[in-house]
Amino acid sequence: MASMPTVYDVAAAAGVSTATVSRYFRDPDRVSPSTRTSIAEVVQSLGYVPSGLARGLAERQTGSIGLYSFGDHEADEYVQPSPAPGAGVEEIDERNERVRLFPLFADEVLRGVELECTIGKTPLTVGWQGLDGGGIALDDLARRVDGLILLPHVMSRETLQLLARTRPMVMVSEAAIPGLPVGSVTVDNRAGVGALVRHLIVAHGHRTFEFVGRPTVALDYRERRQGFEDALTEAGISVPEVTRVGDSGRTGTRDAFLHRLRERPLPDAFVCASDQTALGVIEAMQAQGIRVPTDVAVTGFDGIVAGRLCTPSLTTVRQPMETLGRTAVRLLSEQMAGEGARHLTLPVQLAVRRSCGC
Amino acid sequence: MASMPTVYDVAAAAGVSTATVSRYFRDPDRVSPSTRTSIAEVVQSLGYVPSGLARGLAERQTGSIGLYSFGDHEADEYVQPSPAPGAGVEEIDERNERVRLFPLFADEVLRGVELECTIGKTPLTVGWQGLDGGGIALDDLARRVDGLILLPHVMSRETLQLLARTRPMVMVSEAAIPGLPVGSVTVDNRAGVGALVRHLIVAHGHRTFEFVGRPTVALDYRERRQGFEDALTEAGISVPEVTRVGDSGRTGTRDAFLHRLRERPLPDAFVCASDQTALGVIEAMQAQGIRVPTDVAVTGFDGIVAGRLCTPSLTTVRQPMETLGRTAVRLLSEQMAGEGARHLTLPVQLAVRRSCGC
DNA sequence: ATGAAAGCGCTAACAT
DNA sequence: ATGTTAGCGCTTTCAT
Repeated sequence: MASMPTVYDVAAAAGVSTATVSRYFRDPDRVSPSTRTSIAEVVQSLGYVPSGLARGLAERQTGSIGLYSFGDHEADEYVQPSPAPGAGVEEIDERNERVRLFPLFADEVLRGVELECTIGKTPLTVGWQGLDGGGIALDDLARRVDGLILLPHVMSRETLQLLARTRPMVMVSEAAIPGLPVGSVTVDNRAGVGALVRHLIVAHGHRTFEFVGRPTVALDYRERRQGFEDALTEAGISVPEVTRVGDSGRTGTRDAFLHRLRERPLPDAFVCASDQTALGVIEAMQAQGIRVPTDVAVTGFDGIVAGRLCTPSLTTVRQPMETLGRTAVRLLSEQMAGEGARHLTLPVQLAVRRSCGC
Repeated sequence: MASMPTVYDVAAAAGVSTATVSRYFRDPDRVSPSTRTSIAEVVQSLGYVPSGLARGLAERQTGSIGLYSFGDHEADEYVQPSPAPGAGVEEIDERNERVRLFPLFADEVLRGVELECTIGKTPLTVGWQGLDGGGIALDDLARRVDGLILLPHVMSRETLQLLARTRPMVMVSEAAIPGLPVGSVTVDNRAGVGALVRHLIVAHGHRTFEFVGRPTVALDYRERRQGFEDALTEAGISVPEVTRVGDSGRTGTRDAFLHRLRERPLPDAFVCASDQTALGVIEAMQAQGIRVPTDVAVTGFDGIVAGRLCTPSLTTVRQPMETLGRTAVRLLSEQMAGEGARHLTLPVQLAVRRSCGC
């Protein structure tokens, strides 16, 4: 690359000062038509593009907002099947492929963020935290942007506190942190699971349930489990132990679940904390010859696309993921405009498909 | 927001020089343990985060790469259905919903780019060009990054030329531009359509075909059409006129197509230039009571998710979209490392589903 | 309408 | 191990 020309180069070549070149880009009307054209020529011939870095430094802002997401894509199940190079055009039958886990929650939220950024003409800087310590650090992203949207993450409260002091932030699907001026958008997890459980009871007459998930301190897990317990209690059904599963997505779930299957008889329904967990559960049972939903119902939570592509399709609670993203951007804009941090809870929908027996 | 503390503030409070503070962040080992802790304390209490802008300016690079994409999301069909706030948990039946156009080509490519960025620990700055002149300008994105990946766009050759002089760029699904040091990744469009047409001939015995698309100068359109014509010629079938459709995605296609339906009898098969076009065609025909694939076969090109969710599911040529994105990042990295611009063509797969009659 | 010059916050020689 | 200081490329008063 030819080393980048600067304002000085342009100014010199055009026989004007750097101030005039700067004006040419920021407010052309303040430059006389004749100098305007001569600067334009120089810009073309030099291939000059103003440095966003220097501009931002002088303006004291980057002009970009940040999204901190997670990159959970090592496993095959996240990767799009791709043909080997060289051969002709291979014919494939997707019914024999494993359902790919894309797009997931984070991808749909990103979509919403993207939408608002397009409208607001704001470039978005995305940083992904890898599972294994890969990806970039939150700080690294934070210093590049004027405001941050955080997807649920394991991150220290100190880091959060440090960053929240100097820049607007909005969390998606995380509980508001008392004392920190950080906005948040969540969904009504409890109501969602409640509606789901009532559907299983009322429409299918189920009486025995098991909640399956990876116990964490995360808001969504806690609330969904609470919704499960409340709904059962309300129906006069006793609350069973949680069936714990591993954390590495579908595979981990499947292995942990095979163990569970050997221990106790099946309930009427497995209510899973997420769609990904439910997909693992279904896979584990199909591997054992147990039929879903004939032998047992299985439900999820989230509304990811894979839940529609799998067999049987997954009855679940659908979050307005895209709206979560859009709302996060709006709340962030408010905060960047000096308004206070707000906390919003969005409604969910019950998506009745096959895995519940419907 | 408390106005941001700077290195000077930290240095002063810790009783050291700014150079030491800088070293503390960039190479802690070069700072003695005792000063290290005292700096750490000051950083915490001040809430100091280094400015990426100033750092980048001094280092002469942003440390981020850019993706210029398109934001084609005004229409309903791109938006995730979302519940009205306030009500309880609404129950939905997705079979009555229109298939949402997400994720599309650009989203899958983004996914691939994302994957490589996570591995490379590189933040990604994305800019979207809106359809109606919304979104951000390519220049705006360009000045913020060290290298650019371009999705297919309408953009002036001058802009491209200007930018390509000073920074590495890679185009996805666009023809290499002679004389410009811009890398590119494409897929084998001709082979893909060829395989598709042969499938229709061999497996289904079809003899009359029509190519449906929006004629443009874009590489993908030209190559796909060429593949269509070559395959027919090879089979001794005469090549018909192209059926032209509008440009606004599914809706535009449908309207243009209704017009077509009134004019001539149906062929055995409509070979569409893209999945989105095919979805519009199917919708138009279903609106007329024409059955797919019973009355006529319809095929697409791309392999977007909506093609699997629609009824009948869409027989199509699947591009390795994620791999396109990953490859683009790799080529860009090469160029940023000083290597030359390369041009790669990736293979495609034939995804046989229902809409061809299988 | 244009110019001169002082920052913006950090890094990286070069010194000590 | 730490400090001094000259940039990095742009914006923006304040003059003219």
